[in-house]
Amino acid sequence: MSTAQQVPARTRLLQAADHILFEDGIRATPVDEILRRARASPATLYSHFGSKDALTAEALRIRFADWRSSWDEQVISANNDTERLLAVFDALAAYREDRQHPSRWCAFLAAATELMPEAGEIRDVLDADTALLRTRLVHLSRPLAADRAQDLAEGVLLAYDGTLTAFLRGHPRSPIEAGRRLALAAVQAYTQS
Amino acid sequence: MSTAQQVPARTRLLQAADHILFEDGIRATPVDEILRRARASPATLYSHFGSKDALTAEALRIRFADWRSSWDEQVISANNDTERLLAVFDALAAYREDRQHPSRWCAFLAAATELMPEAGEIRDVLDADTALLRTRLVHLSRPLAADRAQDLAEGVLLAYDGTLTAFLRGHPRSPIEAGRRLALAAVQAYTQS
DNA sequence: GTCTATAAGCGGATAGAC
DNA sequence: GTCTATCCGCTTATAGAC
Repeated sequence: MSTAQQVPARTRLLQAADHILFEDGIRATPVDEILRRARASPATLYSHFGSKDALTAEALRIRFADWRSSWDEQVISANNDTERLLAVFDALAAYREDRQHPSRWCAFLAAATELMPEAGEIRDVLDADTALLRTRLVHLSRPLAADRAQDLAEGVLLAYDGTLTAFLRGHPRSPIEAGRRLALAAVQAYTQS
Repeated sequence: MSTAQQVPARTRLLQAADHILFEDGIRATPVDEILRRARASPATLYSHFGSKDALTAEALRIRFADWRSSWDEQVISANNDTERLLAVFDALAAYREDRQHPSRWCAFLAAATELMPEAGEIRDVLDADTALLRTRLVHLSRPLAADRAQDLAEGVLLAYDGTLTAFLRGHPRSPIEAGRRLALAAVQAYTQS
């Protein structure tokens, strides 16, 4: 059937971790479950990564890169300033459609609340995510609300975070659409008059 | 100095649990830390509550009742329809000022993501919180946007959840003010025109 | 009788040895 | 890859203080 390693163990571990940790809970998921899914042994995991935390951090870094690309694409294919700003919601929809990265709500925020890292590589990914959102939303807000771009960006970020949290809460039923509508209201408030 | 129990052990345990669990993390906090802070013994905790989960659930129920009262007060003291709808943000500010219930972001949402309860008394508190928010926001939206009250309420809920999540993310700096502004934008979008 | 202090059982999870 | 050591967290048991 398959020789030694069609897919290297390191990759299998990362995929398994990504799949389980952010869907079932980081602390709730024992290493054994990741090992079983990856069909790998503890030795392999610990020689490649050193710890469950380090594996988690690497999985988060991959997510971050993929999420950024997904957002890139949606911004590029948007065709006016408002759509470019709201593209973050389309990116979220596309990212969640993609069954490669399932998650209950948001891997980065889940790591923040479950692990509460004050420093270290996990904290770094969270900060990178926040920094990306902040700078990019401000940048995309500028054409719409020059001097109030900061405020508009903050509004869109809150709408985005509210959308993610809605998945956790289970309400409203269509979080992304609701979030997009809310962000659009912010655009209107900061552009007209 | 102090006789037997100035404050009963059961109360001390609940206060300690409330103080630590939602500030430092539910799963991250060992029972021993609650016991130390409450200056209680394991036997006392387990005779009163039966488990860490049951203690957590009771602490959440108390939070829920206090949060609801806080919101009640702010709605009552508001003096027009818009202020009544946005009172949820004033309630949040007041609740967080009150040092009695410290929390990193939101006790209910933290329980949701850390414990992922599919059923049971913890799930019930989370659902009660969501139901309270949903029904009350719809009710308060009706005077402002009769037929679109549902949509407006959804927007305010997302702004509220975004505000809570902003505490977790550490951005923006003043989440409550930003959330209030965003909710106001939703009000404007659903009332004018 | 209620509570505290101490300690031990027990399962589970991480980590490392072979 | 199997197996094992170690640790940690929840829970229960014991003994004693007020």
